[in-house]
Amino acid sequence: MTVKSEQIANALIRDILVGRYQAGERLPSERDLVSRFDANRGAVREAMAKVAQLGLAQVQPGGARVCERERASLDIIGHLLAQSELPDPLLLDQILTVINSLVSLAATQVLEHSTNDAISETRQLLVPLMRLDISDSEHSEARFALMKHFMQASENLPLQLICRTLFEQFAPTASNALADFAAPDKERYAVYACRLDDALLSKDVAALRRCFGALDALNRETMTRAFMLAQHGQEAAAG
Amino acid sequence: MTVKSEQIANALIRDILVGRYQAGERLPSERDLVSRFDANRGAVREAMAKVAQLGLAQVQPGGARVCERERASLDIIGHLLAQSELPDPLLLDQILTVINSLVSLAATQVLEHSTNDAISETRQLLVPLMRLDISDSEHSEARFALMKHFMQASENLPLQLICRTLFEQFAPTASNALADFAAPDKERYAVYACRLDDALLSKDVAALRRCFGALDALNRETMTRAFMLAQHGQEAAAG
DNA sequence: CAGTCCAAATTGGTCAGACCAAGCCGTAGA
DNA sequence: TCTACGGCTTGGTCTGACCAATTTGGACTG
Repeated sequence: MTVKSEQIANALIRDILVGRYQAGERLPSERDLVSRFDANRGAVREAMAKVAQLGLAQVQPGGARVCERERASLDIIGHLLAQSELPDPLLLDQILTVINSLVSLAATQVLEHSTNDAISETRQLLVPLMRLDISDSEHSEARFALMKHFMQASENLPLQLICRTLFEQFAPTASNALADFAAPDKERYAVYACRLDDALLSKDVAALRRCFGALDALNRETMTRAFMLAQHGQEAAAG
Repeated sequence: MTVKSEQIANALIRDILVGRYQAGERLPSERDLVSRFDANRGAVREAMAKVAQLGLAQVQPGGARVCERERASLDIIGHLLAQSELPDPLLLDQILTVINSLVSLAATQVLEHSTNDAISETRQLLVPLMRLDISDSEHSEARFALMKHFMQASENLPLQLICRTLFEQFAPTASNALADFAAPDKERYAVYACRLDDALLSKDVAALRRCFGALDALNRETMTRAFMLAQHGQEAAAG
């Protein structure tokens, strides 16, 4: 079993995110939580500190108050996705959009500042994506490797932090709930990989961005399809 | 005087960010920190928990180890900016780029999904930016209001969280160290505001994105100029 | 001498009970 | 009715202790 203060924190986070405690409402006092969770006040305090640092509550002498979800930290995304067995498809779609936009930004910066050697190194990563005879898992690995490469090469720390944070929260959901149903359309990916290759070769920033726009749509389609399949699977298992 | 656990946390964060503790190194034990900061172990633990949640350290039974900066939370940006009297200009530039890219994404989504009414409401926010006779502070307020509007209208939670987090960490630096030197080129802003207005009116996504690209460059120029002026002022004060 | 294994010391995680100062609330007084 | 006061609750800190996991160093073995 994991750490107790973490259990308490997760329970509180869940309660807040699920709406059991509305924004502006007062959270139970530390001493109340002590009895509810049968824990020591130190553990409860650490849990409260965690909740507070997530931006979900504001703790002051006199009591802790719940904050609006919009004022929270980016780290709540993972908790939101894990709230139910199947993640919120709208949220997934939004995450994909943001990630893609940021990777596109990174790629643009790489294209504008990199040497030819660095660019040809990047193009190497596109090779596996042009093939149609690799497995689904190899395909996603190749996509992730490409993303990671752009992020690192961008040398933009905020960009790296955001993407890694988003991705780390998105990944567990994707691999647990949806991995079995995510079948990438390798042919279309191959087409876009070729276009990306051309854009890199000719240093055409506009083409690069268009390509990422298309990839965004494709990624989201793939995810949507995987979600619907997973949902049907779940309903079949339940019914 | 602020909370003690927070003081300890900030001191530790600063030490890590400044490189006093290298990545992979072991942090002092909680009991050592107790004597160093003349505090209770509970307070030290809360500080360590905060550092750990920032992703700057990984704490396990046996000891806490420092993590690489790239694996940290987005919330370290504020600490990085506040590290010295004048913020790192490269980091500022990167932050501006990311924010602009995200606002551009938000605006794109708004343009694609909004009704005509909502768009004309957006256009109202452009009016003050087309004027040349408003004060610098009113000008920045108008820019921020526009940004905020796009973010809210996008209804994309991750996007909102990222932008708010970035902005809240960027704002104090901007208003403390640079505000006195930030003189926006209102004429150019007015030109871009007009173009943005046209793009919104004609629902031209490509023009919208071009416009945000130009605004990004302008924002960064403004910030760079403010930074150099602030630097000169600081040197003059010192010498 | 090198490698392995075990036990003691160290470290984080938790617990119990206590005190203080700052906010909260109900009541008494104007 | 409104205000001011006092008690109560609440968070922040402290002391001291125990447990379990890890680390570490030395003893033992090849």
